[in-house]
Amino acid sequence: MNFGKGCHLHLIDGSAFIFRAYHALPPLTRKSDGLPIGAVAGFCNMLFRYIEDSSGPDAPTHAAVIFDKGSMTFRNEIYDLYKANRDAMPEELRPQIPLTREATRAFNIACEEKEGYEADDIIATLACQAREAGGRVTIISSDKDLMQLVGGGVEMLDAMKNKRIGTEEVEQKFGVGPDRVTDVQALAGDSVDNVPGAPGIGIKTAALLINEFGDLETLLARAGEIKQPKRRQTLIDHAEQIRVSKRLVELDCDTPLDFTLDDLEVKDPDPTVLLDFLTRMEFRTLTRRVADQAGVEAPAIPEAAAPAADAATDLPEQPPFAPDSYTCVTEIETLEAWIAEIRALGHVALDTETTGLNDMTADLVGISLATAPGRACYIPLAHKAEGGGDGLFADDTVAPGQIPLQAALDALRPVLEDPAILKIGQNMKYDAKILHRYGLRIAPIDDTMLLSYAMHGGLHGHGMDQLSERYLSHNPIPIKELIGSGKSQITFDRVPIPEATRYAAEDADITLRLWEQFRPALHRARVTTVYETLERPLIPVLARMEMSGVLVDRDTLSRMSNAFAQKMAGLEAEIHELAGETFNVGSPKQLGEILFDRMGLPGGKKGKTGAWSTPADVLEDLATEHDLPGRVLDWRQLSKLKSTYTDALQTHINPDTGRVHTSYQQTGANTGRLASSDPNLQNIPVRSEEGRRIREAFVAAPGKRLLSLDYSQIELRILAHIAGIDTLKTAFREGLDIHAMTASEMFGVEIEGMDPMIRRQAKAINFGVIYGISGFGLARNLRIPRAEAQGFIDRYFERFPGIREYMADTTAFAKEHGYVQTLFGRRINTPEINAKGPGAGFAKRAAINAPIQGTAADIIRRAMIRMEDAIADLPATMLLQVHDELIFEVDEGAEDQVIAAVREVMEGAAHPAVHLDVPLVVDAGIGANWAEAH
DNA sequence: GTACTCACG
DNA sequence: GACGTACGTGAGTACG
Repeated sequence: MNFGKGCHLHLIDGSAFIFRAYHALPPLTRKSDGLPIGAVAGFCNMLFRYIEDSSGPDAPTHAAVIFDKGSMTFRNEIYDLYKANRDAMPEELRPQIPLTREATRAFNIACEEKEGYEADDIIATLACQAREAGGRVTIISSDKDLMQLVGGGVEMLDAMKNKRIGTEEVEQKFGVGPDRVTDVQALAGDSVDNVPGAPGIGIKTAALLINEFGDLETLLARAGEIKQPKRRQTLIDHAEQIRVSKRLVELDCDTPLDFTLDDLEVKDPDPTVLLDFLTRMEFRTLTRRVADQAGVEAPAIPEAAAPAADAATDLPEQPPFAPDSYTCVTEIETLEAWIAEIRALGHVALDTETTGLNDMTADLVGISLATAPGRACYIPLAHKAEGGGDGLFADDTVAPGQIPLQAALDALRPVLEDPAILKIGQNMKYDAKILHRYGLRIAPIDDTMLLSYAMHGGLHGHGMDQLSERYLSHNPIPIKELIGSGKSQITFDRVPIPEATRYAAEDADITLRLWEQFRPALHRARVTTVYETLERPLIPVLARMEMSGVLVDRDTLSRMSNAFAQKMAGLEAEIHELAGETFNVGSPKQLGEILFDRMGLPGGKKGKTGAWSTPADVLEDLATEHDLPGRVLDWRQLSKLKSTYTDALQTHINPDTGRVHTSYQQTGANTGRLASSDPNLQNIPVRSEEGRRIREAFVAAPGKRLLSLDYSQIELRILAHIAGIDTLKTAFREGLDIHAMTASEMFGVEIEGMDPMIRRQAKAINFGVIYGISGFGLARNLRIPRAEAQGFIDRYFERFPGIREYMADTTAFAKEHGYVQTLFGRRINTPEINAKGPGAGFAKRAAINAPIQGTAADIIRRAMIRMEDAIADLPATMLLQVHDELIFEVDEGAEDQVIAAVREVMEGAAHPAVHLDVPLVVDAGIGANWAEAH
């Protein structure tokens, strides 16, 4: 039926339904897997009741449920703070959103949304169209923002109170008719949507003014005539802000839609489809009611076999580990049977076996799969024949009884690349990179290591052996039993296939069992959002960065290395001369004996092994007494640069790519930071002039340039936000020199012409605060007496009492809950926080630092995850991350464009989940090498 | 394998 | 009142 006169359109505000349902119901979870489902349950109940209620003579001929989509709309372009004070969506609600769309379709009601538009705009557009076509409209919502639409055949219905809202009710609420509602809203503003309005003016006053002057523009034009002086001034001062507010509250009746009213015709639900959905959700009561109504038998919902468990003790009976029960897949037909099983199941645990630990060079040897606890197989693909010997004279013929590698991969490809089949692994970045080299783009993936990290960060490590022991009470077969260790170690392709099967299939089995336990526990630990937004999407980003690698110039390193060696030899001779004997300069023990035992210099301390300790700060103090310690310090610096950087880096240049491919550990740091290894590219020297030159060896490929963009003072900014320090926030907003500002606040000196020494001290305090400051630590850092340092700290806290409160609040929270949190909900467990003894201080400072360092880490993770899309059309590649810095390789000529795009992503990375009170500022540099770019 | 030292944010 | 401390990492070398 074409929409027209006599037709009646119902428009349901879907998002309002969801939030009502979410808040109205306790946190229900689906029995079988613990998925939070309360909002979906409430939503379905509301839809069901709505359908029941809306039958009869006034029944709608057309209906649709309208949803919001995307958190950024055109209103954010008008006013960037629009809805900025909204809390982030609760993490247990997030996974339910797509299910509410599915529910709507299951009820056979049209389900509409549009990226970049609010549901209100779509509702407005449809209501206008229906009105023009001569039909009637009922908007099922009580949202006051929709009241401007009322009139001319458009009504609202508050489904909860079952109350109709017509022109009269709108006038009651706003004191004006629907056509002037936006004028009143523009003046009164709205704290919920963060519409500014005119300060000090509420709905009452606004209505008064509009009724007096007729409309908003007339009012603003004639504001000078208002009698009350304060009110008059407010309107004159804030005219522009009021006009912006008006644009924010006005709904868009011209939303471009790719459907028409005719598409929204009411249809009866198909009982089969609806019941299928409801049983999948395990809604028992609703399933029965729907079945009764349709006159069919209610489908059975299996009683939950596996009550979701928190601890191993609650786990359902698990089959024991039986290594001999695993299948070794040697025929393509057997493999096809496993593939069919995986398809039916929808997920699979998977593990790859390779010839080494380096995923850039190791070759695939076999793949193991698991579909249920105790049910796993191993597919050997590249095992070498037995008895062929090893080492130099190894026999490289392949072992018999293996499916040809390419045939196996071709068979697996449709499963591994199927977006509907979840691939579960432990440290999947490794497996994904290996399979990538064989042309497989494995997705989507879930990772037990990251699940553990999101839940248990700070409690223990997240290696498979550790997790298996802790959560499955099972010690896996050690890899050493198969490949040995040390010099006689062999590669996995030389392990006999039966043994390899026991080991490899067990790994997949363990991974699957861990996943079955961790997945539902994630919701209960309230870290689903952390896992889904900060962990899982980062895997492919890191994988691509690692595979890109960075170009390192071997000749530059080699030349530097030679220069360092020469200088060191000279220093070594001088040191021996000064010492009067030759000894190993690199041995702190021998050096300590010379300095403290033989020469009798003061200040020596012994470590726990009884050997002398000779760290740099002690040698610096001694340098005033004798020439030798200074020479040793110079030697040490060169030795470090040579061994760790100029020499070791060369060995990491990949012969195939000519580039250096680091590996990022996503679970490397408890705070959420990444760690880099093999080689560590997050500690390349920069602080000393000599060390910084190492960065000259990190170069852009011909025709390209390196870009470096880093967050300025991100941790201090976060501290200012979290602790709510207004002075600091203002200083950051005004772009002041924050350390000079601190010094000025503390010591009462002018920022202009400040003694650099004073600023340096303030800077040390600012850093100390982030670390959980102590008099001792600050004293040592600044080399001042402890009492003086304590005096600084006291004065600092006096000036910034909010910081002391933050520290006290954070430790109290940690003591009560056993964890602390970042602004994005990342949890850092603090098991030692209630310990007694020296560990207590450590744990306390770590707890103070973790939310700050962790929030910064979350922010750059968010930036990295969004970066790929942001620069997809630009000739740029993201190569490295160094905690607050990202390095890119860019085609010459595109630098400015890329910087603009990257900066926008980085500076806005906290949005929309968190709205910081301080701006994030990103500095950028360009160069032929990293030294120039930084 | 552990301790020490030092490179980075 | 004493004690021991800056937060988070990875890597190379010496040494038992």
